[in-house]
Amino acid sequence: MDIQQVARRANVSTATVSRVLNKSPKVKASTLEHVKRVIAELDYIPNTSARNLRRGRSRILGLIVSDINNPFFPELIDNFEALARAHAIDVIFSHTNYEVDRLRQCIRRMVERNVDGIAVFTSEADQASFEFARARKLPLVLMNQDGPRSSFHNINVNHRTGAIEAVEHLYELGHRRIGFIAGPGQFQSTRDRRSAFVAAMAKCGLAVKKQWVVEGDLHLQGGYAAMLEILRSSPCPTAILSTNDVMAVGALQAARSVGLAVPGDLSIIGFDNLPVCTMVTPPLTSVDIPRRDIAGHAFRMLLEAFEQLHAEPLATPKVLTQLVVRGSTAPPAAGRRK
Amino acid sequence: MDIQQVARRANVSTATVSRVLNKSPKVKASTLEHVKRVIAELDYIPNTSARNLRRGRSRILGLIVSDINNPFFPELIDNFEALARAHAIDVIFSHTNYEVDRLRQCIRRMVERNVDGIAVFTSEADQASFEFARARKLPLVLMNQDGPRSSFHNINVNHRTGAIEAVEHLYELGHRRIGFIAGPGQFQSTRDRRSAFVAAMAKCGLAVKKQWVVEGDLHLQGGYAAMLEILRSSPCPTAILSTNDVMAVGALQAARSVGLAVPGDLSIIGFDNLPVCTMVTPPLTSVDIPRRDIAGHAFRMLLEAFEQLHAEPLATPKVLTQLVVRGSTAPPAAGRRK
DNA sequence: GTTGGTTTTGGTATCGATTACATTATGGCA
DNA sequence: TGCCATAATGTAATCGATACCAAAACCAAC
Repeated sequence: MDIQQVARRANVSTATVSRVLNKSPKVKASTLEHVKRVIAELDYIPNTSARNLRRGRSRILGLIVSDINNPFFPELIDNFEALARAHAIDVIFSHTNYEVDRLRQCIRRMVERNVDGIAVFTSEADQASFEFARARKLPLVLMNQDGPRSSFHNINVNHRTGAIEAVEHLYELGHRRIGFIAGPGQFQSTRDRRSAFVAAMAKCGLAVKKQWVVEGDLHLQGGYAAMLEILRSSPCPTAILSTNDVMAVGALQAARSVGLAVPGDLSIIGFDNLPVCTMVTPPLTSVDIPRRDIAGHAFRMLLEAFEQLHAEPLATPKVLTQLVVRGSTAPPAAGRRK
Repeated sequence: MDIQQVARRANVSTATVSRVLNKSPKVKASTLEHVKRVIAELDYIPNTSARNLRRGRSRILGLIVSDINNPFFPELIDNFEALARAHAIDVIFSHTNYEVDRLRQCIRRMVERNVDGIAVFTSEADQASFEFARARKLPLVLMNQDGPRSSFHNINVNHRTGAIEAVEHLYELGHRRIGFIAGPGQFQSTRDRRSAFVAAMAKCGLAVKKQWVVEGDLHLQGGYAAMLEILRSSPCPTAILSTNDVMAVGALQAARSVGLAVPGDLSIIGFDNLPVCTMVTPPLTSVDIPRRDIAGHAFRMLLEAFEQLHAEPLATPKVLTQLVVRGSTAPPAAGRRK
């Protein structure tokens, strides 16, 4: 079933059928109708490989994330894909499991597939893989990866605004001793959040104590362990900010395991604002990362890039994070000053 | 950058380069080496559109789920994609948002992309879309969609084994009054779970009371509302089985909101065994659906189908569900008989 | 009934890789 | 050395759709 059969059946040339398929304006209304009917009759679907080969474009975008099991990503993927669908673009999706080698493989495979652009939402980054894409003039959108890679399209997620709101919120509740559960240093995103915390503390005139900043593995266990370690210090912090929600939940469980009430004895704030925030008890106060906006920007940038509306790199969109207050924060036990 | 340039640079014909690319055994070792080096030098990547056009296959599989935001799916997707990667196959991914029309669109788009097969993990199903695929001899794997569609490959997930374990577990703890939070009737999966519950109750010789079976929308709110409604009955059940974990968490919150302790006053069991089970307090006892196995079967079936190892439909694999006991179940308050 | 201009349609080279078939190189042995 | 079988390589048709260019159809005006 190919375009020739349709052409034969409709008594026109393949060129005319092609014009109908591509909604070319210069087809007589009657032929248009007729050809359309034949196409429907035969249930004909054009061969995308042939089309792509000829056109040099694929109408496929690549989407790479670190870890699909991380509940941060589904909403982002969802939104990206919805936009793509609306533009009749397909999405090839892959994840790296936080490994740099896999990122390289992913990009390579997507290049083989002739994708029209790639959005890379990974915490780890690899200059070489990016160069590989650049050499092929393939549009690439990254997240918070400026600096040496600034020639790629970049989406700037400002973790500071949310971190500042979080620390100010705690400060206003009366907290002065605030700890932080950090993430592994090799990830850009966790580094960003750590420095956002430091900046926020500075802004409120609070000191960052080394023994109150402990690294976790981003999973439940890591948060649990980190919390226990922080609680071994003396004096203890009265509030904790966590690099992500999952570890915040771990921290919550750890606090409870040693008999501390949340938020009575300890306030906890997470990062990400995942659905799980409303499922735990107490519901978790968290810094929201606007995933829909991020997906939207990424898609729009790729679309514009490969439609060549802009030869120049687009302006870097800035996305602000924002505190969502729920039940895991309250005045510290000692003095309910506010 | 195409195969001709490589051929020219290596002083061989395109046929030879192609043979090298496809690991054909009849290339002299020295030429093989040489051509490989040139390919590496030029950073040449073959054009997949051309290759697919010629070969008539795409090495792309389609994967359709209802809702990527439903935490049931990520692990399944993850596993499917990992297997695909291992076989150098790409995955185009899409979701239907539970809408039948979108399912049809998804399948159509995937056919246009020349996918070699599609795995459909949706709760809703649409005969017409499936026929569309069948007419093109496109392998399709469905989940629990036998009966009239039995000519497609099907994976049979047995919800009964898990439901029976769940009800028996409650029975042994001493529960006799057991309620059920059902899901919307239009989904195959929720119907399956409901009838599994009924069967399990029968097996234990327990009656299913109408007022203890209430339908929820599969979301947190739905579970919350359904639980409140069930609690309005008198006498109340002492234990609840929920169609999914998310509603079970809603039920947990509802119980707590009216002053009931879980598991002290009310035992709760969910379905799915999502990560969130370990995050809530108390951790949720749940029926595990082996998502890895499902993904594995689906992938294997598609692979075998499109490699034509089997002209005949493959045997329908059966996947058993299993209870995972955690902290949300305990003997009923009245009599701790066990 | 021409002519000239505008629509509409058709013929065909082309995209880049694969592969059947043709051709040339290689090596073993008399 | 010469011949033949076999291994290695090359030539060119092919996959299905697109788009350039040319041809044909159409129409209006003289």
